[in-house]
Amino acid sequence: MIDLKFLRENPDVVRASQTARGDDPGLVDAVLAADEQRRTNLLAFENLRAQQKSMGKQVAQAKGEEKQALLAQTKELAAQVKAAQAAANEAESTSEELAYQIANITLSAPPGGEEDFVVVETRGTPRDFAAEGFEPQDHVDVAQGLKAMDIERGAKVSGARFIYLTGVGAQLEIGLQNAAMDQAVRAGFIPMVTPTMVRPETMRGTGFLGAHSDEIYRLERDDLYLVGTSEVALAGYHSGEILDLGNGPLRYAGWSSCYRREAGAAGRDTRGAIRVHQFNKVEMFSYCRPEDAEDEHQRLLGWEHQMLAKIDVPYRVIDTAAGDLGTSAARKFDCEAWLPSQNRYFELTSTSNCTTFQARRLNIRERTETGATRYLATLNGTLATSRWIVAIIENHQQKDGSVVVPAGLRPYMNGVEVLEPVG
RNA sequence: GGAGAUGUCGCAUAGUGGCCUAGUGCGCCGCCCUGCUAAGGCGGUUGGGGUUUGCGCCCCUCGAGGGUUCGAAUCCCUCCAUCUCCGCCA
Repeated sequence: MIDLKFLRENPDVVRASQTARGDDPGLVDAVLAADEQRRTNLLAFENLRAQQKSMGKQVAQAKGEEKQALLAQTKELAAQVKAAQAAANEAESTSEELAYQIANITLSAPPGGEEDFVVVETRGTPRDFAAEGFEPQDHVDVAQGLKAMDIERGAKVSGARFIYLTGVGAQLEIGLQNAAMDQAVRAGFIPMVTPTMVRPETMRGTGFLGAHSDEIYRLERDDLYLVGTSEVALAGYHSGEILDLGNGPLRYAGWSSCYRREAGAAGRDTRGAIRVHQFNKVEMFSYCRPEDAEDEHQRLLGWEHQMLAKIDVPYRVIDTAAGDLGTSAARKFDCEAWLPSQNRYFELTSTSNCTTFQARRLNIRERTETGATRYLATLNGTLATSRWIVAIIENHQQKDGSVVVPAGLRPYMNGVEVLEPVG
């Protein structure tokens, strides 16, 4: 939810943000007009209501004929109050509906769309497979040799884009997620296993029911949504609450399965485990003071670096362009790993600074020193997902079809150093 | 899934149609009293919106949303949550 007061005072800033995102800047004026109408209607209602209250007192004290006369008058007033209230309610929901369509104001994100990201840094260099004397296989072929994934049976049981992780694949998955959880706990995060189905208001509050709502599974019969990330459950966790951030940011590490319809991804990453409907993820989530949000964003990115170091793959960090930001994000950094079989980078982590946008929608505040309340900032960042296995397998594959387990993961793989092909 | 009970301003409670502008106790904050401490006294203490230079004033908020009524914490409906019992079941 956009800050309406900010919008009234700085409409140009919001228009510029809308334009940068490729959204309609005219929406700003529609919201302003609707808000003005809302205020007018509310004032009218409040005045009538005050009259009604004072007349009510007279009625209560009056007797006999005098009371009958007052009753007649006040009946008429009651009808007006009712009409005014209906008008006020309608204006409120209209203005809210419009205001909900405005995405968060971008925060020094690069201009442009999906292709206009800025590379912040690159870590590690892709292996020279030619020098090693072999062509890298893609992760599906390597995984099949290891019997680490069963893609055909995934499709048989659940359909396209569902896979089984089997044997060492399953172990790698659990080990990776454990490594991420361990790191998070050691960094002071509160570990959480969160619900994966949430109510509409929670899904709406986190900003996922906007433009990209067709990415989300909905259980119509129960009016619940399947989450695409535990961010949803972690943001909703403190909805409607006033938090104490006196001891610094409140940080949670959520582990959950995540579900995505991949509706807009027809034909993209159809092979293997890169883009599937269901995966697991450890997600960092932070509630912090607005003035601390940009620093916190860098800290989250730092923890992602720390975790990525454990799997020892080449990757780069990109600063996502405004047009490619999610509704709630003011700025987003993705870490993308090198994918040898396709000679490209693909996303492993994503950290977003949502400033006070989610907190407004979910009504999450903190108390200031003066005793007043104010909205706080929320941020999130990936610590590990099932997709990382693709990067591990492809980057650490050997000529003989085995895969070297990166040193950082061995403690979570019973010390195993190499995954050998299974005959 | 069935039956019943409950939901009040941090906590506990009072409140069955108008004097509720939601009382009281605890906790908390300020002040007073006081060698010190305890006890005591006075005032304040849900949150949001509007208005005013300011003091203040107005509206909304009794789990949420509707309805009845001139008037709702109170009556009715729907939803949500909690508890008890029954049924079913990893």
